[in-house]
Amino acid sequence: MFTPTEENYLKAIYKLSGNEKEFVSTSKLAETLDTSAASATDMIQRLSKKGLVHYHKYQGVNTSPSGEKAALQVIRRHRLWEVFLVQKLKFNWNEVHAIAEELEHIKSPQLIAQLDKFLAHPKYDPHGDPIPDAEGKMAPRPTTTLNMLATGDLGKVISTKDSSSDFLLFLDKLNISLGAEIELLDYFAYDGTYSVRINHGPAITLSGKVAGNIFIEKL
Amino acid sequence: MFTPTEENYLKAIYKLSGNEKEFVSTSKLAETLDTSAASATDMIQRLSKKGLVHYHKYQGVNTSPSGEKAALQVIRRHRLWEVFLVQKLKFNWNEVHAIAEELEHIKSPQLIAQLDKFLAHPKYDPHGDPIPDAEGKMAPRPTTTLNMLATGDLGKVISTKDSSSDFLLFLDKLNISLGAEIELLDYFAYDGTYSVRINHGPAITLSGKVAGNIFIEKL
DNA sequence: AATATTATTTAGATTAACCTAAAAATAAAC
DNA sequence: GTTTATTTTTAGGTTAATCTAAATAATATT
Ligand SMILES: [Mn+2]
Ligand SMILES: [Mn+2]
Ligand SMILES: [Mn+2]
Ligand SMILES: [Mn+2]
Repeated sequence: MFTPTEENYLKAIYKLSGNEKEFVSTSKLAETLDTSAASATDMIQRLSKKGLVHYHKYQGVNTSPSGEKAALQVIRRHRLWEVFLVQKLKFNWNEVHAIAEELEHIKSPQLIAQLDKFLAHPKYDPHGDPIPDAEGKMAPRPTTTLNMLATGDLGKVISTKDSSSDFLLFLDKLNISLGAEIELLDYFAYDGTYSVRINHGPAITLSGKVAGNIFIEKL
Repeated sequence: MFTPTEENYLKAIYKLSGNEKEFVSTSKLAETLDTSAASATDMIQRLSKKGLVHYHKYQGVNTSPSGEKAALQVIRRHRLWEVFLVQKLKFNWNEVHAIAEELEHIKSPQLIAQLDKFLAHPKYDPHGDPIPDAEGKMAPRPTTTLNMLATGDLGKVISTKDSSSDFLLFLDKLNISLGAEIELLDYFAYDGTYSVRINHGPAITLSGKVAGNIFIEKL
């Protein structure tokens, strides 16, 4: 149906477009996919001709219904493989993205159906991101990040906004994993840092950048 | 390192070349890979320039040491994935080849190392073919097929020579799986058929073609 | 409002992987 | 040992995906 490159573009456009289905700029897309703006324009026009995206010259792109459907299938495959890699092959959560980036392009529907069954129909991937079902439906992504809590609030880590290897390794060092409870003790407006306690441990300091990349469910 | 297409060619050349490292003709290779002779020539010349094959114009190709090494890695990945698909995802042995044909091109060494561990370091794939180890060493392929037995001999099925989906499904119908014991009762020179008993069941008739595609260990 | 800067698109080229049709080499038949 | 048939290679072309450099449109600055 689609080439791996087309799938990567559709997925990137879908993700960058967000819940509001905003138009995505060529440069943002090119940067995300680590390619030139000229290449991005080229592929956007190709996808547009196939009816997979809405494109307005110089304005941006977003996915059409058929493009969104395709993107969700790729995301489903990607996240199922991530679960497999972590739960079955014992990879750390920071190691799985690059491998899943390749596995996601194997399109056998039976393969994905059997994998889903083998993994007992997981609803979330190792980074807390929801896994679309076979029809493309999935739980909504959370909206509250740690830095949005008020002083004294207690929250539970439910997913990571940034899922770069570096950030995940850093979270490992801080002993922050999915399900960890974090209590926001204090906020220092001076440098934008937060004082928190992780799993009721001692008080530590987190930067605003880190706090903004941890999705929290308020308890 | 290599593109999926290069890997497919190297694997096909290696396999067609056999134990005797015979030279493989362009037409045989093209037929195996379901492509045109012109395309095969094109790729052969490309692989030759990279030192992966020995090529003599109009005579044929076989793998060089570096090409053989690469081919064995692809075969290792292919067969490990086949084991995964059958043992873990519960595919039938006739369904796994096409999927493994894609999975084999994912080159993460850690992925294969972890998969191998997860599968408890299997030595044979679901068709009885030996799995090369990380260094490329593997058990020799068997040489005795069912039609080579003498009347009255008892043998055990250890692998299939043909691993096409059709043939494997046919074996399922006959209740012939790896490990099955087959007793050769009689041979009819008139039409080249064999009378056999499978797992000490009733006498049935097999064609010479079928008998020639079942590798046997004489008991 | 005119100018400068930045973003985006187009133009033109390259590479891998394919194809068909024609040419050349090898093998088979007479 | 010619002639014929088959196999293989070459020639020339296509498509997907990329690039750099140039042109154009949109945005920002004075
Ligand atoms: Mn990908
Ligand atoms: Mn993920
Ligand atoms: Mn393959
Ligand atoms: Mn096999």
